[in-house]
Amino acid sequence: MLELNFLREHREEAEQRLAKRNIDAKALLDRCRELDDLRRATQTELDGRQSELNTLSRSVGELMKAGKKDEAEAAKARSAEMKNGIAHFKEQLDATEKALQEFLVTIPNAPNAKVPAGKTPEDNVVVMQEGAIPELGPQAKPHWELGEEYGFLHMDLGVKLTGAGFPVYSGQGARLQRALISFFLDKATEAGYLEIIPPHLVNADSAFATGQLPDKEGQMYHAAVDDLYLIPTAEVPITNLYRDEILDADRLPIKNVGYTPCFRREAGSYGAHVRGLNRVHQFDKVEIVRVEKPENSYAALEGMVDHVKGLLRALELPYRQLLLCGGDMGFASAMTYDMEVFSAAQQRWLEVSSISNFETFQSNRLKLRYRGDDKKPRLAHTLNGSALALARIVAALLENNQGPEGIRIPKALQPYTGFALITK
RNA sequence: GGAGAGGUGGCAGAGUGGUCGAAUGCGGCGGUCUUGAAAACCGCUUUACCUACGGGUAACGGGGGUUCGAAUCCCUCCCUCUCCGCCA
Repeated sequence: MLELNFLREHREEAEQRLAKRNIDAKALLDRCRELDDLRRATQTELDGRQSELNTLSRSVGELMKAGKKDEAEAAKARSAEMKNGIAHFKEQLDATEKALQEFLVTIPNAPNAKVPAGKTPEDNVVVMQEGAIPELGPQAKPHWELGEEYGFLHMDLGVKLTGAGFPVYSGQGARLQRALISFFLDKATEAGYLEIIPPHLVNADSAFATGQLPDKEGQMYHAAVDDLYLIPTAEVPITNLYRDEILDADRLPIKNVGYTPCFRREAGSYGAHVRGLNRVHQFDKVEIVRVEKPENSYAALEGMVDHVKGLLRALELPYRQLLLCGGDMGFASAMTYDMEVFSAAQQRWLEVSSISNFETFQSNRLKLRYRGDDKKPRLAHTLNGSALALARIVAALLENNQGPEGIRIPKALQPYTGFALITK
């Protein structure tokens, strides 16, 4: 949720930045202004009347004490009259605040000045690309065939247990998952991130604060009996660790990392492009989360990108970095880099990481603040990124490294897998 | 799941109808003293919103009610803790 003060006081900037989302920013801001003006006027009126009533009520007590019963009764009568007016303005204030709040949560984050204009993924900017794309030849198999052939990935068993998009791994496949998770966690820890193991279910407050609710309701699995949501990413519980906190400045930056399974309904997405591990309902992910002072947040974003690049290099995967255009960015983000790896048998780029700076968009909902040099609470900036998401990394690893003797495991991973080759 | 207790400021903990946004202690910040530090002493120390920038309004788990007036009384929801049961 954007800050009301920002929309008011930096109207021009807000309008320009929001326009990158290809939305009618002017109309949105006009509506905001209108509601906010009404809210302020109402509050001013209400406060004045409330103040009068408070004075009167106090006088009732004093008159009673002084034994002036008649005067006290008169004051009571007068205050009873005032209450109607107060109730009216109170109602109006509540309604206006509610309307304003409901309106504000529908406005997406304002893209940063560096975000390119554009409407579709076609308009995303390739920032850099690195790593040789393997030449596999026509006999190359997509990962779902490899998984079946080698016997470590069982999409069909997942269907039996749960439904489509819930993969079952076994043997070397299972071990590879665990190896990747450990490898990513170790790398993040080396880079100064604090490991967190959070709950995998969250309440509605948490889901709201990071922006999953109310708009992306259909994305999450909901355990209705207890009204809890299965997390779509560790970002949700880990960022919410700091909900309703005012941190001392010396606690920043906060650098957390967490591994969790991630659950996504992905309603309606079926077909060839989502085969195998390309898009699943449950996958494993190691997520890095940072809380930063505003002046440091963009440097932090670049630092997170560098961290992820290091992981991809270590895994010897060809990858590229995209700067998302205004039309392709997530609702809550001010600037997002996507990292994609090339999966050589499918001949396509797969998104394996999305690294975003949310500026104050999440912290405003979270009420996550820190005390600046002037000791006044200010909203912190939050960031997060996948480092990394497993299922697609596995897909690319399998496809790119297939050979006649088996599937090669990158050197950096071998201490974790305990084998150098996946064999039949 | 059953029975009971309780939710107040960073923490601990008072307050059961009227200057209570809230005693006191601890912690934190500033100062006096000191070569320095400690101790001692003094002062300050929640947040949000509105503002004619003088101030004002709101918040004691959430919501509703009673009352001229609610942290205090009533209703309701949520949460936490203790004991019992079940259990990795």
